[in-house]
Amino acid sequence: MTSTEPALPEGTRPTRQRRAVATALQSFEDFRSAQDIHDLLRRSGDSVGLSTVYRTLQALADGGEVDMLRTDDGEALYRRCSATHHHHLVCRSCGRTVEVEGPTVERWADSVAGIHGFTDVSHTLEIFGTCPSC
Amino acid sequence: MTSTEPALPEGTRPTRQRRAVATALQSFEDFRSAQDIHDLLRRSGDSVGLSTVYRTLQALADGGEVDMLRTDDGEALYRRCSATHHHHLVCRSCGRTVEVEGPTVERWADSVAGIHGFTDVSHTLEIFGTCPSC
DNA sequence: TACTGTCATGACAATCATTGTCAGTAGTGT
DNA sequence: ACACTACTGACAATGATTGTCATGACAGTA
Repeated sequence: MTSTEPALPEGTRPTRQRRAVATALQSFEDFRSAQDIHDLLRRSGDSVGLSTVYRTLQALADGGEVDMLRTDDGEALYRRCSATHHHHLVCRSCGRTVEVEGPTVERWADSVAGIHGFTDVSHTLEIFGTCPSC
Repeated sequence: MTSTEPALPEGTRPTRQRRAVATALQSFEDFRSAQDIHDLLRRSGDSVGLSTVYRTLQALADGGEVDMLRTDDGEALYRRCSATHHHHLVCRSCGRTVEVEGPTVERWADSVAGIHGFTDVSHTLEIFGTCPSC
């Protein structure tokens, strides 16, 4: 695997902590909470303060370097992601995630919004199911 | 307008409180938080306990009588809805919401999930934009 | 190297939506 | 009227997330 680790935002300092969070994001494929990542770091010896983990994840999410989604009970989960616009197919049971693209959907969303006179359109879309191994 | 108010779940008692929540849901078109609805009821004189508001909204949401979505910061918002499967086009500025249907999208989501071997598929989709009046 | 202004960190406290508790209340059927 | 439950609501507890602020690390400069 040759995926690059999430790039730290422009104009910020590449500190040990930020690098540690970015690296940690490389170690899993599913969506994890900020607290999970904080634990992961603590266990791996690269401990980073909880506030810093939150701040870093938020910065990465704002920069489009990681994806964020919310569980049914509103908890935020993060995962590294590719740069292009995409959506997720998530296994309800094991959390395994596949990035999917859908030009059809993009067009549909824009067109529907347009019909109703909405401008500056964006959308969120997640697909859930049970993966083959579950 | 002849919309029916959200039906209370089967096997539950139609108490004053539940009726009050169901009625309150008729009084707005956008998505409101449980706390907003609690305030609304208090102001209208039909005060209902906060726990009860939460419980009732959850029951209605489980029964598909109201739609629930989450704000960026994870807060749950509720709105009465039609019975058929649909998605929302929400104004980022005023919150005005339009229910939209998209057979295309439904098919696409199922098919993409199928290709990856996922079963028991569901999805969430919201479209955001700025409405004509804003 | 020493200096300086600034950004970043992290322990801790605070916030706030949401959920749990449980004694008291109100439907429902007999 | 009675009994049996489900329902309610004041209040406490939870738990993710955010705010605070003294301390530490960086980068550029002289």
